[in-house]
Amino acid sequence: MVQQEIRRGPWTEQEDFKLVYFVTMFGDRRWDFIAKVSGLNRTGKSCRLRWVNYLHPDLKRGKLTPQEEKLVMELHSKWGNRWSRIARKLPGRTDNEIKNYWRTHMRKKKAQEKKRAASLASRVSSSCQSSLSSNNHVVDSHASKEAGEEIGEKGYTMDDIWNDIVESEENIYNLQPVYDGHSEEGCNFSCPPPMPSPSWDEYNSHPLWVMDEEESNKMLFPDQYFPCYDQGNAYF
DNA sequence: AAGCAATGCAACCGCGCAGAC
DNA sequence: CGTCTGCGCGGTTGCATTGCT
Repeated sequence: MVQQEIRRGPWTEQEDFKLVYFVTMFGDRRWDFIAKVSGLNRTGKSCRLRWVNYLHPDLKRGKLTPQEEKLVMELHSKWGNRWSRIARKLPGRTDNEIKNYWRTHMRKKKAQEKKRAASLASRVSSSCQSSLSSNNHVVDSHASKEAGEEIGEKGYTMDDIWNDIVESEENIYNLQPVYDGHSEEGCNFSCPPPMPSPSWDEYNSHPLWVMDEEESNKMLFPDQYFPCYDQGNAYF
């Protein structure tokens, strides 16, 4: 078989949808396996990252609250750049998010210090100038864009995707995921409760969920395609 | 209105660790 | 005990968006 080229770069809604589906089916552990069977042509690493940092249902969206910011400060002073460790103390926040926040924070701080130093120097050099400049004001209030609330131009949010899945509960297709919600120590959120796999018809009609016949057969009859999949139960 | 700089954030990379064999 | 494989972590990059001149 010809090895398909590994996809990189931004994820599409369809890829997200697929990933959510397969993680719901197999759990958020075997990333290489999920990467393979989902036909995403992504690495397991990439799948994991996308799930952990963006698709996980327990993730909070938007800016850190002042309380969270304070906690990050405290924990960072205690632990340094142990982002994952810090993230565990902030439910719904990821290490990546906190890391990005910290970088931004440090950048602002540095800019602030630079300004301060510059204004100090100018005051020293021109002692006659007594005007106390208000340069110290930090430009830190950004008209906050709704961080990550919307995916793509159509504004199809992850919540929408999850709603789609949850709504399809009525059409329970009798696959029981073996995965029962791992929540390892060291993960700041737990895996969502096993969701009933939606019927294929449900997805077939969904514009995001279009794939070729073989792929759809794989999903409907996984035991025929994946030796590790036995009567609706995956074993590894 | 246009161009440029700053900012925010998703995604990738490389390394190290742990478990399986 | 050494090797291999998969995963997690921290650092970094690149791009899109926003703000400023």
